[in-house]
Amino acid sequence: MSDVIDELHRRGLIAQSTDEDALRKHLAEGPVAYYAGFDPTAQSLHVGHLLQFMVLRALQRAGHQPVVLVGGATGLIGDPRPSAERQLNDRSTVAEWVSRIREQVAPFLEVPAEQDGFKGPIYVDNLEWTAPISAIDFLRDIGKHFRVSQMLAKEAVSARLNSEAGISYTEFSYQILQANDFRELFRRHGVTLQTGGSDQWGNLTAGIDLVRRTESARVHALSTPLVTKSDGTKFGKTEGGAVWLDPTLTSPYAFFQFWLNADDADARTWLPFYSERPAEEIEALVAESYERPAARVVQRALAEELTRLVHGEDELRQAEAAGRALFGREDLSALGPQTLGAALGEAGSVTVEGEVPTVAQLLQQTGLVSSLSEARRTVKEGGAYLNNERVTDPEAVPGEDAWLPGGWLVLRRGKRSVAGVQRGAPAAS
RNA sequence: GGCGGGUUGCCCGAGUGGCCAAUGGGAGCGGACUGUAAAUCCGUCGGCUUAGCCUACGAAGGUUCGAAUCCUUCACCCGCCA
Repeated sequence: MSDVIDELHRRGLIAQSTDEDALRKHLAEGPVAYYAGFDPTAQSLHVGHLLQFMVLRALQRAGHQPVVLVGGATGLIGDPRPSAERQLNDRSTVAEWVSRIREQVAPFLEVPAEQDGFKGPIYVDNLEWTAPISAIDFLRDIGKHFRVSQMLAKEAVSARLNSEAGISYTEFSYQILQANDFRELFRRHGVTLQTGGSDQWGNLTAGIDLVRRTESARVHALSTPLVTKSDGTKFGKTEGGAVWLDPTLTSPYAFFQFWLNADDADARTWLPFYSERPAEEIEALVAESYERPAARVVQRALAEELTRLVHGEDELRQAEAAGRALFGREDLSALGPQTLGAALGEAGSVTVEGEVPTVAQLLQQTGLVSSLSEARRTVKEGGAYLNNERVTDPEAVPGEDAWLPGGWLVLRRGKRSVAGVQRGAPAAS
């Protein structure tokens, strides 16, 4: 069993850790049960959550026991954000999100049949033990172990106290609930390690303190660094908003393209985070990216590994093929209807029936632009293409000869945004 | 409680009766260069049935031929004094 802490360090996945020597020793002594929590703050997780899975997976490969917590209770309270108070979501909404996220998490820690040394994950929802606690129990059995001065000192809390927004008692209490989760998992499953993002450090240590005080046990925490971009903008956002893991919110094609379009500097820093290749291979890829930047080997590696991990091998193949078809230099009409249809299906498409709309209307209908004015502007700027040929008249209507095999039109805005238009009745839905 | 200042387009921020859909910067978008990168340069950047029209400068009303600009009331924010 190679030292998993070494691997995590090598990959840059450790921002902070409790006594590292002690943790290393603890992990070496045998399988350790460890957990990470995900709060249901949306119907899907997004790329920002992936890093947590990379850590969970590394520990799992090292033979430890993963426990995945979905925060059905904490999601109802809200982890304090630095900026402002969260809007509370309905209980039913949160319950719905819990089940969706629970489903979504499964593939990341699935145990391959041939890898019988791995331990499959245990799934828990903190609502199970949090909901039954009465206010009296909460204050006597849990609250008594927390010092307000320490709670105030946590960065998440102090930042908010010093801000105009202030903080509600509800969000102030969040750290207590998360600390109680750690204690509960320690009791139920012998969990002795919690991992999370660096913004969770205060919550992680709150749990460690509670377990030490009430269970007289020493438990550990590891936090991952914040993933950043070289241009200072937030990681994981595109024009369309967050990059979701749910294929109905962000198509596998868009997900693949997100990584493929990363800039060189970012891709090089991210590769070790997300790639499970051997260290030598990662170094070789990075070296090659300096030699031949145009090949984008690093971006490609990220896109391939992560699309495979999140969406599976089949979707990866299709996303790749779609990219090749749409960005390749081949004549579009040379592509078979199958390839074309699959590629455009991945990229996004609409169906038109009856009278054929103008190019401007099609641009809007496919969502490539948000208004007709923008469509006209785009055409005027020379940024609209029909079947890879620049369009000059926004009011032009695609002629009979424009339709490609399978009744397709390929509409493109700028260099990267592509959408398909299919003629005729919609495919059976 | 008193006095004063503010609220402008995605963000910052000019504009104090017509030349204002509103200077400038940032973000975004497009083009050129490239590698579906970065940087740079150029263009664009409310909507529509686009030589025109509609909606917009905190909200509502008013003055005026004409208001983001003047007046009244309301809401919120910020200073100074108590």
